[in-house]
Amino acid sequence: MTIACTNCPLRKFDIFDEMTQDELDFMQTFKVGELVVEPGAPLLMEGSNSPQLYTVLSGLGLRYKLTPDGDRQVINFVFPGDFLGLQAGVMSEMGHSVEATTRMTLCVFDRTHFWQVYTEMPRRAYDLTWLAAVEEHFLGESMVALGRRDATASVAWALVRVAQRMEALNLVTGGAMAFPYRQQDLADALGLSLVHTNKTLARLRERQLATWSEGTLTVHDMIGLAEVGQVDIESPPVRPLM
Amino acid sequence: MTIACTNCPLRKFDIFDEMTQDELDFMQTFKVGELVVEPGAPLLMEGSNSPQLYTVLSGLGLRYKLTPDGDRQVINFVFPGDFLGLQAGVMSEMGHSVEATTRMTLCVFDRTHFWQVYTEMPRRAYDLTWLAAVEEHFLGESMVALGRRDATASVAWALVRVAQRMEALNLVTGGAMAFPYRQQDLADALGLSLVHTNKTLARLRERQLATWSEGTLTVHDMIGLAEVGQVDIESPPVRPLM
DNA sequence: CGAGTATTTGATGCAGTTCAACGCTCGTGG
DNA sequence: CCACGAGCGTTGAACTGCATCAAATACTCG
Repeated sequence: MTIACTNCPLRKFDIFDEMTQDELDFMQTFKVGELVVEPGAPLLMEGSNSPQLYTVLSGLGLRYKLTPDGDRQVINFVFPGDFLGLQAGVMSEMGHSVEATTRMTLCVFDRTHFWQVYTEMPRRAYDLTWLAAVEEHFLGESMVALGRRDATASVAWALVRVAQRMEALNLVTGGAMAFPYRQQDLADALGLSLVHTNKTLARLRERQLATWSEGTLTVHDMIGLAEVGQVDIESPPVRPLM
Repeated sequence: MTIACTNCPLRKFDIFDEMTQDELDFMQTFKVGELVVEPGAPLLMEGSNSPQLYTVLSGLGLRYKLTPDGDRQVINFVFPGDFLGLQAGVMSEMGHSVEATTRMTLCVFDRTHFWQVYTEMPRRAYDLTWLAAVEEHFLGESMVALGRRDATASVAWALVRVAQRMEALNLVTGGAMAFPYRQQDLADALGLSLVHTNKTLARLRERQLATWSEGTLTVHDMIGLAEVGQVDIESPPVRPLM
């Protein structure tokens, strides 16, 4: 027995748009089921044309691209509420791969009905565009981190963004949150080497800004960290939930 | 007197999706007019909420973000056929600024009718999502260039992508095309310093791969250039024209 | 207990930044 | 008509942030 959209555990968070009963019912007709995957499981592959689209109900993942010579660029971290597979839905090819980092629960939609959203529920179609636009917005910010910030600022930026998103999902307790990635993942996200990422994290720790060890990230001084990372302190925008 | 959508000079290029007469008529009802701007003119500002959306009819521009300390990250180059302002249309804030590099002619749409696209012409709404998704796709690729490639590969990648887009617009003659940006623009797009960009371009020139001087880019050896830049040689995907 | 994975730390080298200077072109004003 | 300055491209030299190499520690798990 799967969760009805009406009872979706994510709906209670302020970060997600309200939905009318009509919209909930409509989404329900799309929902094929739920999928639970183990850490490391591939969800979507770059270049593939997945028949399924997902909304993350719980757990964390990674979006990434591999280069011909084996390097990996992490595009971003995947959080609950994220919608996966939009690129495959609209173009018919993913521009990146997605894999689970922790165990994840996913709400599964059938891609063959994708077009119906546009013909039958314009409001939801608008939301899909919105999601793509937010992603574009975020990647623009990431490009600034990669292209124009030094390692310290870059790492600080990433940690702030993560903390903000976690906060919006109520996953932060007294500055601490589960962040079960490897340092290599962060390094690959910021275009840094593992070694330098490690040393940069150590410096942020010494400066009493943030500590990340054993899968737990603790932000000791959000103001200071945001300053180092040149980030505005603001909660993430309210976003649609598919 | 403005150009009717039916006679839009861009439609003849294979890179753009076919449109039905219905769609053309519909777009026509949106079109407010045409705008001609001079080089350097700002078109959209980061953080602003533009009342207008544009399709580029001719000319070239730049999307970019500025950092608090005055650095600039160029997000990408703007070509004819590009749709500007989608982020402002759907969220209500641009994530980056856009300015004209050459004189540009723009087809102007009124943002207040944006929502009508979703209620009245689902096919076009779908195209909007498509545009946002392609942009996301491209930015993912850019992140690989910034994060995981050295300067030589990065520059080669950018030149190949530019050449491919120019080719699709029939703006290439015997490997040569107008490319009226400054080296600083390319440097800001790739997260490199001006000096190093200059030296990297010089090396690509010596290697007989590509020459860019006096506003003209000439690709001497596309195969070789694509190899250095680790790019697949393929024409850009067919895209919707708004 | 040994193999595999992740974090940490030190040492060395280089790709790319920064600084500085020069040449060219073009527009402007005296 | 020439002088001057601004913008852009080019080149050399010195410096440095980060990558790379190497190795030790700590865990987990079969």
